Amino acid sequence: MTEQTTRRGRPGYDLESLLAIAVQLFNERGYDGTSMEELSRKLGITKSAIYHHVPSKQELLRLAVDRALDGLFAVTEEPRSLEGRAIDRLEHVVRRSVAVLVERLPFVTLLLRVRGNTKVERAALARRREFDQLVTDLVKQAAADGDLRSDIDPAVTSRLLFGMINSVIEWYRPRGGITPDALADAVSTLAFAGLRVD
Amino acid sequence: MTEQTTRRGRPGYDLESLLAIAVQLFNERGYDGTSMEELSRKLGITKSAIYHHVPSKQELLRLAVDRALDGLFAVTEEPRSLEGRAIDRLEHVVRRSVAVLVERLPFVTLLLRVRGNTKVERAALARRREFDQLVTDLVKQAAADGDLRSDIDPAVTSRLLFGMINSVIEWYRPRGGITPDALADAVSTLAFAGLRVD
DNA sequence: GCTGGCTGACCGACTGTTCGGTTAAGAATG
DNA sequence: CATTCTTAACCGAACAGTCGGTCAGCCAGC
Repeated sequence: MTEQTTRRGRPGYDLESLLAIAVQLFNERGYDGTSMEELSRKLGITKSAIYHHVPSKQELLRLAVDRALDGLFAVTEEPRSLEGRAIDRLEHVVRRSVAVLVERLPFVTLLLRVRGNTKVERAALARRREFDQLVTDLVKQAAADGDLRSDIDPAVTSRLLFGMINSVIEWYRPRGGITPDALADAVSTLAFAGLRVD
Repeated sequence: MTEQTTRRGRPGYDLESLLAIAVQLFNERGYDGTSMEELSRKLGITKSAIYHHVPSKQELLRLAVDRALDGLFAVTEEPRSLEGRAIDRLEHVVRRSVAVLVERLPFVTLLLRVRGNTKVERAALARRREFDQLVTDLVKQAAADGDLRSDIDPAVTSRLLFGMINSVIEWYRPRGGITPDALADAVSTLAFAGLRVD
């Protein structure tokens, strides 16, 4: 897909392919730091042609963050997230969240960088807070069961734990030398067993 | 400090007080999502008055991120970061990084959200990579000493560990119920000893 | 021929910054 | 204490460029 000027012809974008490139650019330059002109250059079509596919820049953002959030919420609805001892459910949610993060990397990346300047962004943040709450509840339950150390507040635990998971967006690359499974293992091991050997 | 319109009189900003408010707003709305007009309204002075204090919007950013980076690099130069067994040095760097993060929260927050669109941003990212490299080297040394578990790649360890530390910017609040020391404890404990009780 | 994907010209609003001018506030003076 | 001076902090107007978006028309591809 070469960037060209003053061209005629149809690259043949659909919403999906256009969205993918938009999200990539939003992640590179920031949503607010990316103009539609810039996106059009990347796409090799004019700015106005973008509006054939989507009604607004915000709609691109909304589509992307919803995709990320849908993936994360789906994790919390899996049977192994719902049944069994809380610590096991928590481990499952951790592993599966890493998997979703990896699988929907561009979308989750964009989601995690949302600020809250517009309605779309604030809606995404609200939905994110819901997810965070589900996870925190699970951590609290595992702590109440006596399966998590009690010297760290469960709310802090939850935040640090998911902070670590979310930080993966900053460096994980699909061909970067670690498989999604190995990554999920590393996260889970670090979190539950710690780094030190005694 | 009230936002007002069409006012005369001198709120009496200096660079420091102006920078503090700018950084706060940059963190709320994103650097690119914050206009100088908006900043001027928050300050209660005109947009052009800002330029008495700083030559450009980018300079505000540069001042802020340098402050964050200076703090972090200072940690790596402390005696306890330089002398002794690698695992102990690592723990010290971890605890002190948390402390710097908390102490310089607005500046570090802004730093961690830099994208790379401008020279200032790219310089900050380059410096950040230097810091990351120092930390990764330390992790590798501790692993080579046999003090860190060997089933997680040291580079991955380093990233997850500092990913977790850096995630604190997203939720830590100075009056939020956890002291900097308790936070450093929590991070260190989670990282080195893990969450599970056996 | 038809449809929908695209273009170029355009819009109003906003962006970061400049520049000549004003003035608030503090210091100095009698 | 009142007045004058000084200067840094501020103002308003303006600038060139950019922003997201609109719309009538063209045309690629089936």
